[in-house]
Amino acid sequence: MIEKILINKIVEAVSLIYGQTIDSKLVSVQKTRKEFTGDLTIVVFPFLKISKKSPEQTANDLGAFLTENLDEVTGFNVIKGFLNLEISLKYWLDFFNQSFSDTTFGLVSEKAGAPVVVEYSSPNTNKPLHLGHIRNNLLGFSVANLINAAGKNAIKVNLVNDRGIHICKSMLAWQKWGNLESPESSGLKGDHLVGKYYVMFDQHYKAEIAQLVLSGVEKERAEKEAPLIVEAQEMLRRWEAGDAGTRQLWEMMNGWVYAGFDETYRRMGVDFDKMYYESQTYLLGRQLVEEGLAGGVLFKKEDNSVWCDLTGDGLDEKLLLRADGTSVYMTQDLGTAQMRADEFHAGKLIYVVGNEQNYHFDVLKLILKKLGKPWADNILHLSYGMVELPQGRMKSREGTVVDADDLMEEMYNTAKTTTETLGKIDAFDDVEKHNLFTMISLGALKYYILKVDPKKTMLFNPEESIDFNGNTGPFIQYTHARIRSLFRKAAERGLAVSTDEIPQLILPKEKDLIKLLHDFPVVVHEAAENLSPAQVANYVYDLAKEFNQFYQEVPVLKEEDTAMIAFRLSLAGFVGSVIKTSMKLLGIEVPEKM
RNA sequence: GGUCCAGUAGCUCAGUUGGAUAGAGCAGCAGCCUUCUAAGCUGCGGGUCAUGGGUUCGAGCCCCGUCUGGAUCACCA
Repeated sequence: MIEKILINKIVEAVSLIYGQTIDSKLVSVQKTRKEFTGDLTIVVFPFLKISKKSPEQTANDLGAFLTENLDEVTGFNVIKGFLNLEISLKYWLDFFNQSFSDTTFGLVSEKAGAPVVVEYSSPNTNKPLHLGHIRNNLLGFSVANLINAAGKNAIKVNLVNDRGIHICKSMLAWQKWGNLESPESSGLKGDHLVGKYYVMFDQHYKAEIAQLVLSGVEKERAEKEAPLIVEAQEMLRRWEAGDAGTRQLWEMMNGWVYAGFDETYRRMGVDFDKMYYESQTYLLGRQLVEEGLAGGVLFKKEDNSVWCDLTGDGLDEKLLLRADGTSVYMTQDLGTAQMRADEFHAGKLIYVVGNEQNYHFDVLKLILKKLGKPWADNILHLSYGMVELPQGRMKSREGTVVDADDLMEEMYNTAKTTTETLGKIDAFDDVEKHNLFTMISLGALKYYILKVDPKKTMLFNPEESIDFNGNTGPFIQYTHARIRSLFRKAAERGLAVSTDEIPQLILPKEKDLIKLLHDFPVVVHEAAENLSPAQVANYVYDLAKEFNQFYQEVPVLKEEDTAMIAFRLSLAGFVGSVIKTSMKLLGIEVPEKM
């Protein structure tokens, strides 16, 4: 890695020339900006106090030293305090030769260290997945890929919220008004069917409240006493008591939902190594609470409810067990965290959860610390921003929720129309066409969402998301297809990729590409470190754009010199391979032809 | 009200240990296909980096204040 070599040499140079040892962190190596000559630039301002010379003089001293003592540095120029270094062509070409045919370039294959548990998706079983879940799923899946790529073992887990009052609402509504409707009888996807009854419950419930308010009952009281909600609560009690009929209904309806979720996950291309169900974990955590109580970390109020006092940390008191002994969300999360720490001996526990739950995770970590869990610091909340629509937040009440299945279907149709209009794949059979439309539509959707920094609130503009030009997934897929096309043509003409004869001189565009490819391993590493697929997305876009410029102005197969053809072909192949790897990390497939 | 997060071109976004004249895409305008896939490429216009101070040789980035927007502060999850 040339950057490391330069940093070490600069430290050495400062020591030899100015007689002082400096921290290598003072040395910043960055890419030389396009308008100047050189490949890499070192900023010398930090050394001025030591050199006691002008920026220009200092830069000249160091530049001369590097040129003298490093084969990789063939020349330099100085502008103000910036030392622009020219790196030898040999260095770039050696790198190229070593890596161009390596299809795992940028990936760390040997696993090291403790595994990393990534929880994502975490749906409720009372309604279908929507746009917000899509961001969650894509982020979780891609982050797990990045962690694997960086040499750690990622374990993908999903904690399904399959119990609680909200589930009972759908169950009750189905019981009352469902007429035994099933996915089979209605043709509705299971999760959508159950979601329909959840909405239905809400409508009837609201009507009841309105009725009560009309008859003179206060609104607050009406909300608590409406027959439907009382009945739902009663159902939850029966569920917790293990009532056979209730459990049977619950299992049947959840089964419908799971079948629906499975289909959505499969279509989206995400998966899990392990599923957890809240119905099995909601009782966990009580033992931790007991221990905390015994250890004096938690306290009990007169009504027997158990709390954690966080006022010393600037937060409030947090309830952990209700007066009747039942547990809350936090109690369960304490338990599942312990379980995962034990089960996987995880080095990190990552939770992909929206930033609306920041407070929850602050509290979770704090309580675990108070309970004396040293691994509490391993908990990492990947707190991603909300997805908004042009008209603002999604609101189920106003029917502006974008359904995941509908969205993927619309994208598919758009991809189909656009592709057919362009008319490049008339020779494809139906299966090939279907695969391509799927690839393009998902590529567009996934890239659109993943290119934005996870932490930021993002805007989902339906019109923009189906645009396949510019900074989009299909643009990158297209670039890959172009490269593959070059290879097909080359094969037809009997041309081979070979680097037996590496040119002594390459074009600036070619060098730009090689330099960009050289960055890839660092990009993957940093993206994994920052849990940010967006960094890979932005990189691969730059790479595709750079390649298209090269493709436009430099002949590959039309070149006369056969050695040059071979070189350019292998360069294109390298780019294609890195595009494919990058996209794979994002969970996006790339086509051979489009 | 307390806490936290955000504010960069008309719109969507990059800009990650502070470095040179702040970059892309979309939208607009003007060009490039009998020649390797035009889902592409080239050019033009477009900025008080919300705002006022501060630290620094140097600030979109760090610190403080203000304004605007959002999230959260449940015996919901």
